Amino acid sequence: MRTTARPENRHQARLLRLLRDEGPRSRAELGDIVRLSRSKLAMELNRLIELRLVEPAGLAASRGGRRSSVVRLSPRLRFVGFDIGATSIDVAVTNGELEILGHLSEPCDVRLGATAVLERALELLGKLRQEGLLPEVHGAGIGVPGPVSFRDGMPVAPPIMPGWDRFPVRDVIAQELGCPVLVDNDVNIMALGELHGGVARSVRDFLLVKIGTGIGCGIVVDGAIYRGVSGSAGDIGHIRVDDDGPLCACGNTGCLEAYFGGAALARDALAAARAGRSAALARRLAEAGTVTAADVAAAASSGDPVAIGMIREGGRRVGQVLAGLVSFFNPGLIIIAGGVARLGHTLLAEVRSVVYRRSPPLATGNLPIVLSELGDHAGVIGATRLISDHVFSPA
Amino acid sequence: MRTTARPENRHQARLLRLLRDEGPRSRAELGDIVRLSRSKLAMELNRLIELRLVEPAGLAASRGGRRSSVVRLSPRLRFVGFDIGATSIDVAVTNGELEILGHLSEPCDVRLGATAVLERALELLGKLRQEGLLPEVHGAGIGVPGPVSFRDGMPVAPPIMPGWDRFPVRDVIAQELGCPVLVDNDVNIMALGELHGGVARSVRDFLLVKIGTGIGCGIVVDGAIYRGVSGSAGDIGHIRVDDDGPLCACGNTGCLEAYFGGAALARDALAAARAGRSAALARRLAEAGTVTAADVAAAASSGDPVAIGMIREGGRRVGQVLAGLVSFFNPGLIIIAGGVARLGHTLLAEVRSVVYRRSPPLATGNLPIVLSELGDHAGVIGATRLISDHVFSPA
DNA sequence: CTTCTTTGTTCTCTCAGTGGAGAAAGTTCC
DNA sequence: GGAACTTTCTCCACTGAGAGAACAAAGAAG
Repeated sequence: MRTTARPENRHQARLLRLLRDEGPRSRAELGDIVRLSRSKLAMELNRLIELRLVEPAGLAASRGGRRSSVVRLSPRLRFVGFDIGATSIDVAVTNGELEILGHLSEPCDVRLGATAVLERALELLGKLRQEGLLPEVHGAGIGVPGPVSFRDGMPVAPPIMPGWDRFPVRDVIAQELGCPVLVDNDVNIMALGELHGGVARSVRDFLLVKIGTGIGCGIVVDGAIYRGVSGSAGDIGHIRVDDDGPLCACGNTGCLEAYFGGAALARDALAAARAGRSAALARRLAEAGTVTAADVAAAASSGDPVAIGMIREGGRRVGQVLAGLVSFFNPGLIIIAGGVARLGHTLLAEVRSVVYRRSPPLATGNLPIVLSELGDHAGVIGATRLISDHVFSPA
Repeated sequence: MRTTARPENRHQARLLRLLRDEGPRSRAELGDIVRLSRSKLAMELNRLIELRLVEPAGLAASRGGRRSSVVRLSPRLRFVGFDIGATSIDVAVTNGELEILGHLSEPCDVRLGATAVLERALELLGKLRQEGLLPEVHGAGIGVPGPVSFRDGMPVAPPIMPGWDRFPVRDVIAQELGCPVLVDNDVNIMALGELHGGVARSVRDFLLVKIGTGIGCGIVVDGAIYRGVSGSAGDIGHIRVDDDGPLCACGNTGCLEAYFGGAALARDALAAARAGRSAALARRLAEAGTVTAADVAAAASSGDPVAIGMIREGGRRVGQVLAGLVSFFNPGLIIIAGGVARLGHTLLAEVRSVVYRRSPPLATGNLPIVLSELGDHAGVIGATRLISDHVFSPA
């Protein structure tokens, strides 16, 4: 497969990102935004058309003079986003504007190992390809549920992903697809997703907290992902919330994740079901032989008081940790995402209550705490945003 | 006073910063570093010499050919750093390389209000001026012990500084000195100090934790201060370390500062002295009628077991908070500074022990936790670094 | 003393980018 | 319908940043 076209300079890169984020625009509008002379602008746009990254899209309605000619990103452009979760795979194909054209999702245990999971992900992409969704792949982004060396494009020392440590995910997929590929933590790509097309569109510094099998936090500083010196920034699941709490898989006691991670929720739910404290959970246990975090979510939605109590308690713990992080980081927004976020306002109310009470007024004065807007799509959209930022930059 | 000269473009700014950080250099060396053609370099250097920001400094020894001509920052250049503490004022005058030429320090209660304190600070600067240390002031940086709106150059809602709220510190001092002035939080300028000439010289992302009257944290991301959306980032003194801890001045219970801030230490020391648990502290109480945090420090240095126990306990609490922040932020270095830091290794050992035990291995694998290298000078040097970064940038 | 090396200076060439002068294509008013 | 005005696009000459060659200056090595 031939190597995909890339912008030749910062002006071309800027124009591509503008067309990606704002959609088709007339040459005159572009000129007003990028502040280039009309001659220079025409030159760069014509070059982008030659490169087949951009194409003319007819004439706009007149605004009192000659009709302006509109350009848009080539409609053949495709980006691919993979969101590898602990228990699922999501694959999406987008156009250049990062609008989802096709999306497949299926359960898959990440513990099957890198080779098996990535093969399955590529099979899903193959289905989308058969639907004719992939005329040209210009790049792919991949999110994985654990620490990533972004530079090397591989997981490092992931706690829940046996067989993935230092597996060259980026290079293997790049080889397979013949296009640029980037790999990042799943929480980071969700944050990028919300930054691109979700609640965080106009915020420069914010946090995205994902509560799922694990608990993690994407950190955005000045519109870019902050990864820390060894790529483990945002790993808040093992922050201590209590001295003498339950034992965590990491070996310490009282970790946030040991209170409110997927495993902890399932553990508490099983106890409640066995003790007969919750009729809804006991019924699930009898039916399915076991209860999971998802059952707690379902029971809570249907009004089960014990399940609601568990969500409240968890929200309080998350709020305690976030209160500290708000004092420290003073973000402009906090987004709650992940499976548990479907619980919505019960959880949100508890988190808000603790954070607004425990953090300094200056930091909470203008701090929205909201649910993810993109939901299940945040990850895959963020993955395409990650790679498109890369592809739409000078080579 | 005429307005001070500023570089005219990014090349000149880069050259000035280089001469500031690396000292005098030959034109040939500068050319190698900034990667400009010799003609362009000569043009910019000559312009800087015309502006009296740079001057020739003779010829270097030959390296096998024509001797190269050395340039240096003008030795008449002066920056002023003010470090307003809760209980003290520090003023320093530096040359262009930010080397301290004169330094005065005196106790001063910040609660006297902005006008009185700043007047006193200017009097101290006047003494240094009388010693002939101020041929030309090119800029002044000011650190104050509370939240600052960096953009507006004034404190906002400071908890311990009555009479300072929204007082236009920057503009008042700029008017007085007739030069560019910037105001920032005292912890931020200490972090800049260590970044410029201390332990953090080669680190891009780090934290500086100051333990004094209050407890605060300077956050450096990619070599620049991170201030958060409302300028209150790093305000870690009121992070909760225990549910049922002592009441804090902020109204909550269990704040870090309520355990280990200056007031908390004095409170515990008084209790220990009254109860007769510590002979050293009881003696101080009898002599002076009261005991302070500084007395605890002195008693601990002289081996008093109760005082040492208090330091250990405090170190443990600080370590608990830092463990969470390390998980979240994954810094490359943590610097402990402030009055209590004089306690050195007792405190450090405790903090290290907790952080290394409670944070993920990936984040602590290569994380030095060290004492401030510049000590009392970190603040004033950081203040001059803050303003010199500003002055040595294109107008 | 000649030759080689390093440094500094002068001059010319290249190239990105600007801004003005048409040309094209439309609207509005009489 | 035509004149006058607008808006947009294209062509072209001009400007300024910067590179690089050529030359001059100053010292080292033989």
